Amino acid sequence: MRSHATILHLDLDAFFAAVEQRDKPSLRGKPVIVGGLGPRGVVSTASYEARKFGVGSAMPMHEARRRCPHAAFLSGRFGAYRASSRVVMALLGQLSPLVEQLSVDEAFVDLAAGGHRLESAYLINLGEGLRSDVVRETGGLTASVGLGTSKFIAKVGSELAKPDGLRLVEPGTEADLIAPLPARTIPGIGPVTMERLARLGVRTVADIRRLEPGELTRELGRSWAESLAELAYARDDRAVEPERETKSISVEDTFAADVFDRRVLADSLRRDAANVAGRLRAAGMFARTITLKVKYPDFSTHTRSRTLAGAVDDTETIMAVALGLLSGLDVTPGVRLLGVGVSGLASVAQEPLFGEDVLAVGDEEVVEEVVPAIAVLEGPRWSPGQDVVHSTHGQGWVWGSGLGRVTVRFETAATGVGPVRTFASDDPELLPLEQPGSND
DNA sequence: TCTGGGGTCCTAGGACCC
DNA sequence: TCTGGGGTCCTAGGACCC
Repeated sequence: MRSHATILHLDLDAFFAAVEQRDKPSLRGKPVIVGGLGPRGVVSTASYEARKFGVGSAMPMHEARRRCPHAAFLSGRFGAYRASSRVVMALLGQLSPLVEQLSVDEAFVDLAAGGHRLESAYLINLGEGLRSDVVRETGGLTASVGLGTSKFIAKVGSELAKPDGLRLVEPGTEADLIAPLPARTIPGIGPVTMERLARLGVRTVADIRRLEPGELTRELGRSWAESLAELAYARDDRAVEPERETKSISVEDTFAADVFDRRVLADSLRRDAANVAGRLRAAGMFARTITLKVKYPDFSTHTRSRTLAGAVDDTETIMAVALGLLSGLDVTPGVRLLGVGVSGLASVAQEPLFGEDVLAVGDEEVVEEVVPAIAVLEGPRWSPGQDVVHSTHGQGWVWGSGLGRVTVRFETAATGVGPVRTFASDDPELLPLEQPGSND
């Protein structure tokens, strides 16, 4: 454990929803829900106004609609989120060379490695400076900041500070601070582990400390039991690790309705394989292992994988292997989700040894039929929240669409609340706007 | 028309090698 | 004439994180 609170954790508040409210003035102060809008979608992010109605991340969208029917439901603009994320990460990079980005909206910074003074008063000042830089540089997004002697405690700090706050956990006070918090606060304790712990009478972090070491080991296995016992006393010396290399690349699709037709599955797989191969090539990487993932209507998930003699990056090989793996799976129960992933990544192609073949016999001869049901899989041309531009009305966003019409509100972050107009959905004057940072 | 998508890490068994 | 021990690779499943 470090002796000063030099680990900083930053978390952007209700990030996706906040970007939408920044760029769509008519939504400021209102409930905004970003997520999958299809019949099987879930919530990615809810604005704080929507959270008051009990809407939260990972909630099924139909449930969110029931709880907060008057919210704005948007499908998300990931290019815009990435652009703001980059601005924030660049600010963190100015504080220290040791920045570990956990996700698009969250990161750790090792301030000791940045050559800063270590007294708490100085660090609080630095954290507040960072928070105001974030607001200014992103055009109004807020971040919560935690400062502590470890990753775990810095993250607890930002959680307690949320939203739009800062919390420094003074060295020496960590164990007392976390004692009364739910055991779920500890990183690595999810729903399943929490259920197991609950059977041992555990609710809070302090309850974990009271368990016999043997009890914990029996329930969770030795290595996890040991690190959990340490974390329960806030002992955590994990380093901030920048630049972790990518280990796998994958795509998956949940179908709007369960699919029984192998031709539809094969068509989806072809698009997925092309997507994965394209991302591999964009990253200059090659992969040896290809994995197919299937989720059945009962939610059971199965994977089938094959490791090739050489590393590849071409669509054809990945597609052929994935189709071959699919042919070995039963689809008569119907398929809810289908996905393809690659792993065993290398930065050079690995030619198979002489006499070896990358593919085994039989892989090439898979279904070759064109798909009739493609229309079912195609999304609407206009998605709620999407940026558009009209040749006479200027820039705006899709408010809703259907029945051959699309409704647009013409406003941007800079305009204030703008007017709403409706067009034919194939109006040639209306075009999707290229999103900043969407093509990386 | 309950329950996403993109990842990471861990475990466990079997094959295979020395 | 009955059976080791370690290490690595591969496959499959599952928990967890945001």
